[in-house]
Amino acid sequence: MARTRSFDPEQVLQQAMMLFWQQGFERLSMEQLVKHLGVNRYSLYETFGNKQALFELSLQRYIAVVFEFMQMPLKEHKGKAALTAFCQKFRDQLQRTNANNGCLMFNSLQAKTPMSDTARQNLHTAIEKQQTLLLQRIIEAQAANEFNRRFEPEAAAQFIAAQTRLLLNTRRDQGIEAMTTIADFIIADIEAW
Amino acid sequence: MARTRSFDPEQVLQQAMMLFWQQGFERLSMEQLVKHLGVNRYSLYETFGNKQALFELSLQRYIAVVFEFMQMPLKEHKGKAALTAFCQKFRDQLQRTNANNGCLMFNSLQAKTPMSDTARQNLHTAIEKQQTLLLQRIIEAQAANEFNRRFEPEAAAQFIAAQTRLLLNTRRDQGIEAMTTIADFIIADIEAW
DNA sequence: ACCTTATCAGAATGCTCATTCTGTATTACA
DNA sequence: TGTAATACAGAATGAGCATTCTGATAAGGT
Repeated sequence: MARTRSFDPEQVLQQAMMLFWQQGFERLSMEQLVKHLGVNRYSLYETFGNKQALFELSLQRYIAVVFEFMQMPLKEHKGKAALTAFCQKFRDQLQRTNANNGCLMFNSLQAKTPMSDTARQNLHTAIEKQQTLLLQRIIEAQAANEFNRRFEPEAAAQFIAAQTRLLLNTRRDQGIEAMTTIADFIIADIEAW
Repeated sequence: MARTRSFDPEQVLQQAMMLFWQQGFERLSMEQLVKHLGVNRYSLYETFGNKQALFELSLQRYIAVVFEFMQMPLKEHKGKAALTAFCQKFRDQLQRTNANNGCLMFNSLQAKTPMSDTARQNLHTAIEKQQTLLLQRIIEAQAANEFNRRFEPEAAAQFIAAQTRLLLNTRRDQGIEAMTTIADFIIADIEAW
């Protein structure tokens, strides 16, 4: 019947996500999106709605792909092994080239990016799910006497989550060595308990 | 000869700093500045240059007033006492009402706010000065056997500086209790050594 | 080959913003 | 008291942005 789309929406969304990750919602203009995605301006609006909708889809994809990937260790292991593997993964990711953008999720919260209520809800439930996972692993580790029992599990979970946020949000120009050192501190702390 | 200024540039600058601190460079418009400062638009340009110049002056004032104030403990004490007093001060500041804006300096770096080379230079020297102070106090504390000697002083200084940044940059809506708990973790860590 | 429908390129719209301009009001000093 | 210089209020300018429109182009299905 009609002309077929010359681009794959999934691929375009992936690239849009990377651009939003690198530049943030405000800094990234539709001009740049059109230019870098290689897709016609009007086609973008037809396919995704508008800039905010495209951002929210990117955020959703980030949560499903990047954020979930980062906490696989918490699902694959139990107790202290899960915690150290989790921190180790953050430490390793810092060495990668595209890891100097911080976290799209926390960056967007900090920048107060405009978001629909449902998008904001998804964001917070994802964060809470991570917190719950951490909590479970800490409780396991304490039960196995692999983790200092004097700390409240909730506080310790918040502490570790905050540390990972710190690692992600610290820019490379502040010294990548510093960041891996911090990761080592945390790992050493967990190991020491 | 001529009409006198009806406002005090110092007071206006102080208020501008607070506004930039609350909202950031991009979000804060000249419209808002004119409205909240109660000063004529053209008078602002006459007195301070333009928006970026006004921001840089605000940043300079922040460094001189707020940032310096926060590290007084590092200058007034020595060794471990300085470190715990420093962390304690951050912990106390978190309880205050206006402490939920993060740090103007690190927020601006993160948001990639446009800045002249000299402004950026001032920012970095201020940060380095803090780092140096921390380093000196850690070296003293290690010499007095008040601080775990197995840690490299530079790494430990970077660690503590990163923690304070984390405390300041974590928004109140993520739970103030969580943040004070984290501060307590750090203090307990230093105390334990 | 033809028609339907989608894509495309670029111009047009309307908004917000920083900055500048214009004319008026005000005040210190001679 | 008059005058020169400055503050002031509000309009005007021009750039950048998201979004929409227009007319042309392209490709499937019949």
